[in-house]
Amino acid sequence: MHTLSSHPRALLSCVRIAETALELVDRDGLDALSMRKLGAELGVEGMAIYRYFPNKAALLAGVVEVLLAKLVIPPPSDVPWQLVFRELSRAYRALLLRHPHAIPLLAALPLSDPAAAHAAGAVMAQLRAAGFDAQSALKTLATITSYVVGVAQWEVGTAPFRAERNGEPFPLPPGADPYLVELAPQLAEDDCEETFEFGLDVIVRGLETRG
Amino acid sequence: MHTLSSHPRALLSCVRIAETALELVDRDGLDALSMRKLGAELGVEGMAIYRYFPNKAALLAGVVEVLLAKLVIPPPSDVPWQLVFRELSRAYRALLLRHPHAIPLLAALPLSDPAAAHAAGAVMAQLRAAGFDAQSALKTLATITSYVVGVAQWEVGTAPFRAERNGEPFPLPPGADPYLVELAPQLAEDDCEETFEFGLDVIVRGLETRG
DNA sequence: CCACGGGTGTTTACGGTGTAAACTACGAGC
DNA sequence: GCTCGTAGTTTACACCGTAAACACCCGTGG
Repeated sequence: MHTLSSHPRALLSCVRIAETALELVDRDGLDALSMRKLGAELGVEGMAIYRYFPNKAALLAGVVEVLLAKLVIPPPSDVPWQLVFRELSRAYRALLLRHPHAIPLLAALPLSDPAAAHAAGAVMAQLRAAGFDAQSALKTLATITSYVVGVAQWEVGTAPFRAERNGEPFPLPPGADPYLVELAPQLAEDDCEETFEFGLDVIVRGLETRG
Repeated sequence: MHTLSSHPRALLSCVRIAETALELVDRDGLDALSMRKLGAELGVEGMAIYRYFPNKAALLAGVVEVLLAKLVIPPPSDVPWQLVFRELSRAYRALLLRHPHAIPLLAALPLSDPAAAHAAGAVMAQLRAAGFDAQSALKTLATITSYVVGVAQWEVGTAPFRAERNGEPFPLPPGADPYLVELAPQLAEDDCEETFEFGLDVIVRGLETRG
């Protein structure tokens, strides 16, 4: 995200650019985000953005920062950790589903990204306070983020395949695999929320029986 | 993947193109794959590829097909399902780690992709044979693929952050978050294989206590 | 044997991309 | 009022995906 311009006459700012970029991604998809289109959306020439971000990767990192800022991670408390854990997982999932086109940005998130590192640190602080040692806390964090992001990707990826209104027979490609036709009705009926909670239960129970 | 050319004089073929594309992705990364470079690698002009794939998306689907073909999913047997489940998970993980740059291709995989649908069907057949009803089999499949893909992405994404040789203090960016410095030594020590097996155990135990 | 037709790879071209470099315009400080 | 730093513009370049027209070459039918 870099630095904020302290000059009041500036039309642009890192946050405004990144937020508009996110809007554009949400509206038209990740591939549709280009410097020129973003510039146009901001009422400015595309090149102007380079005064605020050195390149597109930095811009995308800025978008990630905007996204992760929407995740409020409470400080450690004496609420049972299972509850906090479930709520954090659901909050992250909700964030991803609110920005489905941005999921790939958050999926490959390296910890060299400061926003990611900060969020990771905050969650680990929660877990450490609940009695997890540092090693387990990290493993647990890796497990749950992997699961949440993975499910969101699956959900979004299979969404066009799911019926618009639940429970329709939905169209199969003509040369469909026999395996697939057997699988098809389940896909139409499948409730993603329920699937997510299923896996979340599994993980929480697994963690409980560990330590 | 489309159709195979039956013409013997053809230099190109769908499989050869897709396999070379995968090599290129493995070597130089996903973004470095362009039609022209791929053509050059094949000793041919880039446009020639369009005789075999209608567009780049189809080419990438071909790469996915090549990748998934490496996954042999055995037919149902009377081996305990937990064992099969673990081995399938490990095999998928191994495939992903062997082609880290291709992970995004497999992460967003919609089931409209025939290769994905076929693999999904084969795994579900395994689970169904082990006594899972169709609905649970699908949920279980979603859970485990989400987890495996997510962990692989985490691992690859944090890899540049991990020390080359295990257990070094490794470089932190100068303005590092206080949360992060606390987290840093764990990151250096973390064993991904162990983390993966940890989550896999959790999931298997969770599934056992369910059904 | 020869002409043909179709499949294979090439050439050219177009609009879009990220971004480097030079440029213009304006607002604040001496 | 001159200067200087900054915001935004303009121009330019290499590269991208891909549409269209083209050249070639081989198996086949006459």
